[in-house]
Amino acid sequence: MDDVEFEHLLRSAELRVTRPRLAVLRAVRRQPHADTGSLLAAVRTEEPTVSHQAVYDVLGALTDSGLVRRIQPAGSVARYELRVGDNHHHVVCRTCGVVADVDCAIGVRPCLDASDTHGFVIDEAEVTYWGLCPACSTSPTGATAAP
Amino acid sequence: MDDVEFEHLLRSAELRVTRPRLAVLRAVRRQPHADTGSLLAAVRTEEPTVSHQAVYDVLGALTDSGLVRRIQPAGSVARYELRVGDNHHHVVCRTCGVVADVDCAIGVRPCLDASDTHGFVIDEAEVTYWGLCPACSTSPTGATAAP
DNA sequence: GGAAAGACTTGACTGGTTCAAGAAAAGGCG
DNA sequence: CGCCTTTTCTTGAACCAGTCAAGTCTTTCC
Repeated sequence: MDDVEFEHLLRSAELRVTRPRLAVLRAVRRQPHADTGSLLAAVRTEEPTVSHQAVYDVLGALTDSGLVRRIQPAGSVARYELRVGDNHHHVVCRTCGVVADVDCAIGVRPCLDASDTHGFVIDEAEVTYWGLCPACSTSPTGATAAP
Repeated sequence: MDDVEFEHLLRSAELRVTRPRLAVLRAVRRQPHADTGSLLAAVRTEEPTVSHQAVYDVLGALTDSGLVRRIQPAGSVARYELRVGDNHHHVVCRTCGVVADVDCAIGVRPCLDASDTHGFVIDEAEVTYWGLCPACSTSPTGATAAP
């Protein structure tokens, strides 16, 4: 997925094509599951003048239009990934907080059929797996500090 | 579940029995899925001198020892419920943020078998359903403001 | 090329949560 | 029962991701 494709993505979402937006998209592609701070740093390596606020605005706009997906495991700040349209979920390491993608074994829309929804109209079932990443499960103290 | 039972719970977790802790447990029982601010207010109706920090400390201690469960849907502050030991999940209203309990139809530990866990050692699968609560799905503007 | 709508910069601010130091009280023991 | 140790609570300040607001710049359309 190159810049031309990102341009098409933005236009198809009726969003203007700007340098900050392209830089954010490249950053999210380069660093899946990164938080806003990391993405800001990544963006500034190519566009040093982009502001803090711009990255928040861009990520908000991209999330609202479905080009990017925001995930936010309990105890973590917001993280972002390029939306690929599939139905995947996430594993989160309890020690270092690292996130990885997981396809659910049960089906395309796992667990969407809750037994009693109390009258709620449900449109999504989000699954988060919790555990230890390979590094933290072998090292007794954990591999790295939580982010 | 009365105060005597709460006392036993605390002692079995090797926690000292204090007025603030009993008040927090009563507040969580009275208001399931309440956030820390609401619980602080609820606690102060019976124990007006309990500090802000004490409620955070108590909720942390109760969560660490498994007497209380902390949930934190994306975009929400931390919420708490009395742990009942079962395997239940939550529906969250996208408009007003209200939370309700849901039993998963698929089984006791739904979706725990992910297809490829990337070497993670998984100990929990958390399911969050997203949608609209009965009030917000009928009212076009939503029933109440998000908390 | 010019106008209008949208996007970005700057700078201040909010609010949930945490940190730190000292005072208070719970529980064990003689 | 009353002392001692440990845990817990109070007080007060600080932190930081995220948001708000006002003004400037840029993209896009004509």
